[in-house]
Amino acid sequence: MVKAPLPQYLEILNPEQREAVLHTGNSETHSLLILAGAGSGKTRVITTKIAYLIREKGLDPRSILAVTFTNKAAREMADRARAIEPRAGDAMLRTFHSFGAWFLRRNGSLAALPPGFVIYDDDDMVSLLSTIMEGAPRAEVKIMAHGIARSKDYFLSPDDPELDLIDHRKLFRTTYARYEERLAKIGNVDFGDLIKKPVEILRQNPEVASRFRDRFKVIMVDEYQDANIAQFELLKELSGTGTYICVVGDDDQSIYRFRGAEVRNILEFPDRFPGTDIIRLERNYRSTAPILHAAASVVNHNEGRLGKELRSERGPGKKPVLAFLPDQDEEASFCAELISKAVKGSDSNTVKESETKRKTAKTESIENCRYSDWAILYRTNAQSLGFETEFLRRRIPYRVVGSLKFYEREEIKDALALLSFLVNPRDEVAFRRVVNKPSRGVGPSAIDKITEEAGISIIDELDGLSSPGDLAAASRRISPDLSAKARSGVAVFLKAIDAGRKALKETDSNFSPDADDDETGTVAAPSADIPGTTKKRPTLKGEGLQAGEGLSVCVVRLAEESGIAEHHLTHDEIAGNQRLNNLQELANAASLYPATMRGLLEFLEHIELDRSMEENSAGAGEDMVTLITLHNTKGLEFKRVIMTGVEQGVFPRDDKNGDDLEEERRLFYVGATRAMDELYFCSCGMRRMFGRTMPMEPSSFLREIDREGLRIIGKAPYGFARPSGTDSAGSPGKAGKITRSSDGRWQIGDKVFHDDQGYGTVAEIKEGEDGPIVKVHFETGHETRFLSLHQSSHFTKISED
DNA sequence: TAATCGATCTTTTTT
DNA sequence: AGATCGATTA
Repeated sequence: MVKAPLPQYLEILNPEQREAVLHTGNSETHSLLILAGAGSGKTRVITTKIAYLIREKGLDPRSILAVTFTNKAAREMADRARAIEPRAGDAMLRTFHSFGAWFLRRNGSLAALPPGFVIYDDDDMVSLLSTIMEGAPRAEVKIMAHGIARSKDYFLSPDDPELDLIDHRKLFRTTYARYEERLAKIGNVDFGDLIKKPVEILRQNPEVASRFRDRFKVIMVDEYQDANIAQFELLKELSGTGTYICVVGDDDQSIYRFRGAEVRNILEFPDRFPGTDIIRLERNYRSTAPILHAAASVVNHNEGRLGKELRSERGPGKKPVLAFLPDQDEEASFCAELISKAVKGSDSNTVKESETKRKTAKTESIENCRYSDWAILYRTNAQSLGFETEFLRRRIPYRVVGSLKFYEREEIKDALALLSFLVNPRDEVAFRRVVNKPSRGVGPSAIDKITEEAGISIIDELDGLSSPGDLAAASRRISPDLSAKARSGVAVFLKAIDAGRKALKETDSNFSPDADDDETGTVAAPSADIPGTTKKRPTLKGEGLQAGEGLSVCVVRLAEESGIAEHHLTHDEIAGNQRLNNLQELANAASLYPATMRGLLEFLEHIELDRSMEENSAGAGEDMVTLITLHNTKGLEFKRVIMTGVEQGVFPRDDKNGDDLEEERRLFYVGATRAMDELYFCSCGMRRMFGRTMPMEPSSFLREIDREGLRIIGKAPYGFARPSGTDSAGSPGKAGKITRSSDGRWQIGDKVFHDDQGYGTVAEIKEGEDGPIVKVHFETGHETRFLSLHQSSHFTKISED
């Protein structure tokens, strides 16, 4: 029926992409599942579809809701959609969590939330829990916090029978229940609540649900494989009979199971939303064929996939390189060397400090190599350190993505706690954090008296109190009963809070709950300087903090009156810290918000929901190498990628098996498919971990790639350079449980001695391709594994079991 | 009550 | 190696 030539923005799509964009459903079908392999242009499809719906189908932009998982993705989606169709700016494009927060700001009263609720992060969660689990070791509290977070991801309340699946202990259930009570009394929410509570509100209030169903005619979800159960429920509640739902995802890129992501969401989508059409995007425009081949070889070892075959549109290219290196220091210098050679070799004539103008690329490979073409990928954040020092030494410019240190700094968290308490005087977590900072004589006993006066620990006796839970009010009431020291300390704290409040304009204390708004839905915080990114910190003029515009006044007043500013001023000089400067940066960031209660709330919410300091003025355009965790690379691409630490125990971690191992494989797949032109793997023979140097074996994933698919450099460990094709027959299943090694040397229970590690016991024996692999538990708690055939000499047998 | 020293673990991955 | 927890001392 489409006779007229398509507009250009549709013309450039390939047939599958176009089909996905033009699909709008009919009376039978009103949902679409797009299975989009890595690099297949899925963002283009989503953004084009948004534009198409508005432009060609005449849809009101405000009736479109598109959710993603990261702020970066949300911003990119908004930018690209707007570029095609400006009106897309009025569509609601947000992360799931930011949508949840938006929803609760308006409808939170239906879940008994006060209008000024603040969002607790994982640390706050732990703090609150530790007041509930008094005396419990921190590790125990963290486990509990994790369990509660997971429960909310799975949409499980404390009284749900299925809670046993998360943690079957009675203690867990009761602790979760008490946590919820305390959180409710405080009047704040945690991350999980941002999804769970909206679902509950929608279920209990049909009129609200129908309002939302009327508003959003089209709902799209990006990276759907990362959705958890609660998010699925939210999607269901938001969609009525007339809602068109389009989800996009790739089951092979599901890497957040540990956080509650449920791959079944995407696998079972067609069943849950009957009348679903499925479109596959399998043309990869990003990587050369050999790169895709290596990536696919690994992920093909997984079971339980929808199945999908990526084809490279780019054709042949360089084989991925597998480099064997002695240790992590050599690894770092190998990477540094590789990068500098490539960069220096390319632009010997234009080595200017400023932005190297990209000459129009005639010859692809060597000609145009810049630092920013390169990315170093690693499994854990801790691994970035070695590269940072090496790059610093060699003057290689780099940026570390995602180590969100700024907001985790003590002084910043303190300042934020003061701000939170200002918003909500029932915020016990914030109160405990800062009431005695810097130390001014308010100890545990004083704090206990205050919380007791506020009625916090007594669940049912709030009635007699004028302002239940209000810790500021309680402090004032109980003040005479405190020791002189504590009394004056509390007074200072209260004075600081008061000063902070006075810095806010009186005007708007109203947060009209149900004003279903005229505001734009797109994530749009003030987007100037974000703290932590400023290259050269402005040296503070004179002494102390400088208040600027808007909300910064409030931040500065709080820091000054509380004594935190002065404390850091003196401490910075002694310890050579930057803490006062950091506080200044926080104040600078705050200056973008109005000095009102509402502005303060927005500021706090923005910080809670988007801590990434990425994609802003500093760093984005500069020519630097990217250092990044594998998880953080999702959605990104680089010309040249080095995947480091590809060793058993690091990647995959050695406590991984079954489903967890499959997730690690998908992570490998994600990492490898980031590369456009060149891909490198580094595997070290030894690695320093918690201070000790440990022998390492190459990652099992590397064996899952056929020998011809890789170019190996460096000294391969014995047994790695096997003849090709050996691994397919006995693939992963062969390693069964045995008690004695096939060479007869070792038996489970044998006592051994190792020169470095001391005494240990043989705990496990497996048959690998290179003979028996023996796992030893040492008395120190460490464990190691070694190849019986080649490494037995390091272990002396003490006794046979 | 606060600060300091030593011992004892620890380490995923993140909205 | 670094953080964190606990006990000891000022």
